[in-house]
Amino acid sequence: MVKPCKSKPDVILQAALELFAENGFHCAPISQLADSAKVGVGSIYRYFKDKDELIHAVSEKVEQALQAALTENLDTTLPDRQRFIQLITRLIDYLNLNPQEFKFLEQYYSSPYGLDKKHAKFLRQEAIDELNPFLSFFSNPQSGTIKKIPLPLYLAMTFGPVVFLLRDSISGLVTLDQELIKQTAEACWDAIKL
Amino acid sequence: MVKPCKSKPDVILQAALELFAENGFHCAPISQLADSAKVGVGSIYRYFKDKDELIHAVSEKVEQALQAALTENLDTTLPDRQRFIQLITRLIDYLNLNPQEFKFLEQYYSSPYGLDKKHAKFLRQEAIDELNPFLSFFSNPQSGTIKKIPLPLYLAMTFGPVVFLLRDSISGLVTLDQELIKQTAEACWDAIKL
DNA sequence: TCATCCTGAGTGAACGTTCATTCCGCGGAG
DNA sequence: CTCCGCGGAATGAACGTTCACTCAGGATGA
Repeated sequence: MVKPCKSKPDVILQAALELFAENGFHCAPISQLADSAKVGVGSIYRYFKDKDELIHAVSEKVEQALQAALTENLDTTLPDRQRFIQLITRLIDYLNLNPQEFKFLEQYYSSPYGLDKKHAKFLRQEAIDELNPFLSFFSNPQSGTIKKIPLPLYLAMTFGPVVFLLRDSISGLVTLDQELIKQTAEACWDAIKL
Repeated sequence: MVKPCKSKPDVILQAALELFAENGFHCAPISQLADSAKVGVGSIYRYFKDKDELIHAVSEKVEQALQAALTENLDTTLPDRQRFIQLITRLIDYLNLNPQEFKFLEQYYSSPYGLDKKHAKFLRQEAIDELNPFLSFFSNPQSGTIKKIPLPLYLAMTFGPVVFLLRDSISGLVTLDQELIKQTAEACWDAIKL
């Protein structure tokens, strides 16, 4: 092996992310994936049992990267407002700079693949990993700075607008500059602050 | 004809809405659709050129019904806050009571079908019909009641949370009772009010 | 009134295509 | 030579779409 610059499974995962994000799961045939990964069809099945397993593997990788981006070097000493705005800003920045990741995750979570996973985690009372920084924020606010509303509503008021805006940004209907990101983060804060 | 209770195309459209909402476009074969509509496969192709046209036809029908539900008997004399909360509440109520419509629309707008349509309308500077009541609200606020932010951000702060919450409600992760709906509408208002 | 023809809505078996998956043979490393 | 990682033709299932056919019911003519 002369070129272990990237392991074969990683090349496949990367190409899969790109194809799935651009074309959707159903319009990304394995044959085409093999082409763009410069790999034989058979090799894909050497590393992944079937297409479903491949999709789940991509989601693992993407979720890990997102969680890392959200967690790294967080300033946890800030007052609630700044802490929250820091989080939202990071989330938007990361997903806006990595549109493929965003498109993949959106598709994943609105397909049976992701819905099942979400449901399973919910039943086992586990948190969805990449939400962790947000979950710990909502469960440990400084007293008297945010409304008393159910957790799902916190999530809706933060992720909902972000997802909506990112969609428009990615399809070119909006330019998501720093000013707009700031306005968004502040609007989210206004929605949940006391 | 003894039972013109429902015209054939309407029966097909209704069955299509149900199947598409439950299974997704890609897992709703025409053959199964024909079965559940109690109609021969060929008949579907008598009324709709192909599957794509059928999908668009379903969306037309669903969008019309939604717009009607949002527009009927609106009290337009209320002050901004109440007017806005009235709108949001209606939107949530309607979609929560008609989960198939919601699931269909969500899928439609995140598929090439709906994205193309949205893009086309945007380029022609047309409004998306079912948003009309909201658009006219945002463009004619009483002076000094809502923030000066770009239109897409208004939309993100209203539709984003609603969509997010409805998803959770429909998949059974949240119970969307009147109290929660009220909290949501108010949080959305807080996000955009001055 | 009755017999006959005509029309077109309705049907579903058959077709061609696409796709996930399998599997056999190649070729380089040890 | 023997493995083993690899490629890609082969396979069969599933799907959208077509089209030759049926048949109920209206129109026509006697």
